[in-house]
Amino acid sequence: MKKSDINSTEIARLAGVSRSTVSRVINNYSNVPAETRDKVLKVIQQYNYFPNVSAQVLAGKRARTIGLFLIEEGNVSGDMLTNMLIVSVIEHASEHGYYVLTHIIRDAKDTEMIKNVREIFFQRRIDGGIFIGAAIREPLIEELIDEGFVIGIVDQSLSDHPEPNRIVSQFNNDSGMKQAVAYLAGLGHSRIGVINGDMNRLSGQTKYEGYKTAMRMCGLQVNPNWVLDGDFHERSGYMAIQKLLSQEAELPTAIIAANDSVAFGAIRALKEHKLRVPEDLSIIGFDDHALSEKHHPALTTIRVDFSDMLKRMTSYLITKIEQKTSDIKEITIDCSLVVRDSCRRI
Amino acid sequence: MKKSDINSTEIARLAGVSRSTVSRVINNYSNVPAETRDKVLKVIQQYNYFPNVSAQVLAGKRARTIGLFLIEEGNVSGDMLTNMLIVSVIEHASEHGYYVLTHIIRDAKDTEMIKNVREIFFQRRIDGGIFIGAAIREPLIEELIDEGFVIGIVDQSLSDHPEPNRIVSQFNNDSGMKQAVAYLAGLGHSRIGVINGDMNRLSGQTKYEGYKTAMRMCGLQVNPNWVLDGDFHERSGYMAIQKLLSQEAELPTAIIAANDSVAFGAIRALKEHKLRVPEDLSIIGFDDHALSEKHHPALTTIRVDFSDMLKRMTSYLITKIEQKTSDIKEITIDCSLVVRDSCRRI
DNA sequence: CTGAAAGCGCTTACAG
DNA sequence: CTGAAAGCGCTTACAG
Repeated sequence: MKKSDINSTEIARLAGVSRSTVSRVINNYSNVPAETRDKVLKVIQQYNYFPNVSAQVLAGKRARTIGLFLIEEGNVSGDMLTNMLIVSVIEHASEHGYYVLTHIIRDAKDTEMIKNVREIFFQRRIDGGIFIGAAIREPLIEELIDEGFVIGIVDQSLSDHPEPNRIVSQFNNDSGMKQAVAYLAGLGHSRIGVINGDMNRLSGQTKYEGYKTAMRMCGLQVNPNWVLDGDFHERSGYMAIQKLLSQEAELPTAIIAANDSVAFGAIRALKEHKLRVPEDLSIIGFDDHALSEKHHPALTTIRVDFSDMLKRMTSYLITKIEQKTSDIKEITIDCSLVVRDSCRRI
Repeated sequence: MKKSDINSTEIARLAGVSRSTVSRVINNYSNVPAETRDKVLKVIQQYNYFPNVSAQVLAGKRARTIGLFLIEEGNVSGDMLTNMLIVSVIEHASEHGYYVLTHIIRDAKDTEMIKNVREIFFQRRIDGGIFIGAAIREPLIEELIDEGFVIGIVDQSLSDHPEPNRIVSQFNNDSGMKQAVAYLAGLGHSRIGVINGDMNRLSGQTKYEGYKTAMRMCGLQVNPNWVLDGDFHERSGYMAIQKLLSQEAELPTAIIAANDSVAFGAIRALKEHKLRVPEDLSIIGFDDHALSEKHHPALTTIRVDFSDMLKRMTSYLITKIEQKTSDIKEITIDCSLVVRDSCRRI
């Protein structure tokens, strides 16, 4: 008989006890004398027995699995940031004895996709889930929360009547933008533009709002020609600069990009037009992507700790799953300016 | 009642049939008349019912989940290659209706770790697993194969008596090395060194063997001073060059690195010593890492299609899980030279 | 074509 | 402290 075919009845027989007792030992019940416990444990060890998880779940235990849902319209494969997010969740879940089922959502509006995700929850494959990359108020997610599933959402704020099973997290983008604008203003810049992120995402909105507020606080004018559309991807930064240079208007002296990828794209476009960074134009990013340090020029940016965020998110999620605590959880992580070579004093 | 609390008894009652019939509809039995099927399906749709997967598995169905085990001693987080591997498996599994439970193994020798992995299989959480980054003949993996679990191993060859539940894949490193050496020889190089990968891994060995064979075929001498140790990580390439330059011996004119990360490290060390690539030394990598194209100088390398490999691995694994076919599967993927700027004619 | 029933491998009140 | 028994929600041979 393969070790993997052993079940609790067999263990009980070999240890000379009932299945109830085997179960009590496995689940660490206090009312089992040390002697009995040891005897059972020895057989379990010897036969390499692990209780069938489906049977355990069916009998009322938790699956000890959480879902990680990455909403990425483009190709996820290329980005090392994504990898860090996945690994963060897996490793921190593992510390709590949980496993992670990762799922990629190419299109959050696709009915087939929605059905798929719903299935994972309703089938009881997972005890809860974390969503990354969701738009503000995604119907699918709202439905899952209504159903009572424990859900963590990255880059989201709490609603007015927050449900006890909703956990949200975001960076303090407002503060990040203030640091960026203040830094540029300190270098003598007053013509500061911005390339926005995806405005369907909370961070897209809060970053833009933060930019406007910070400009006002520094007594600077926002020039509508310098507010450029983007979507957090490299290509959108490239396109934004193309558009900026094609319009005959005056150029800004500095631009803040919604994230580092966008900044990379912007710099690529500037290079093609023989504009140097920072000599002709200062650029500041957001995230502190792993590549930013190695970039030419090394990118000045607002650092953000994704790993810490995911760690806390994962930890809160599991706590909520296990204790069913009803205290609301909202995670906000601070950002900090990292000065490198992509901005100059004027 | 929450939708998520509905079960097959409830569906049966609402549709006016027995649970047996509900189950037959769900499992697409042919002996259910269209009318009955539609009636049941309508109720299932309406109540958003999904069968409890634990109950299904316990009753004998598959979990439709595969495990993905990444063995990485260092920090996985940084690498975009890892991300591509994870995403490849998830997406291809998804096409077959399978889910992926990803697990990171920091130390394949740690007993706690081993117990953890074993647990995932023995608990019947997954129907099979894929291992990436394993050493040649990892005891844990061999045990799992002995137990009858369906296992796919990347960078591994078939044993002499291959079990029907073992699937292996590797790149044609021999051919890759031949292309690299032949290309350099064609540029006039005869003093060609190598920085090896991890010799505990199959690819570490086959690459080195391929190098030696190719040198012989080109009528070139292997100078032991130019055979440098490494481990596939960037730092080892850096260290290898440091060591090479510290010894008073003659330098090679070209070096082949076990992979692109190693090549990056080597170039970094050369730069620190004011040696230019390719003017002073030609470097050729392996993998065609996403960063190689953007590197300065753009890296000449041997391209390898990880995505294709994982796609086929995932697909074979699932086929084997479902059909229990016993035909042996061994995947070998070809490599191709990509010429960029890191090698010069001499 | 369809239902009643056994069985999958656990957990946990219940009774002693 | 411990065992017998019910129950978790399915699937599937069996009988009709």
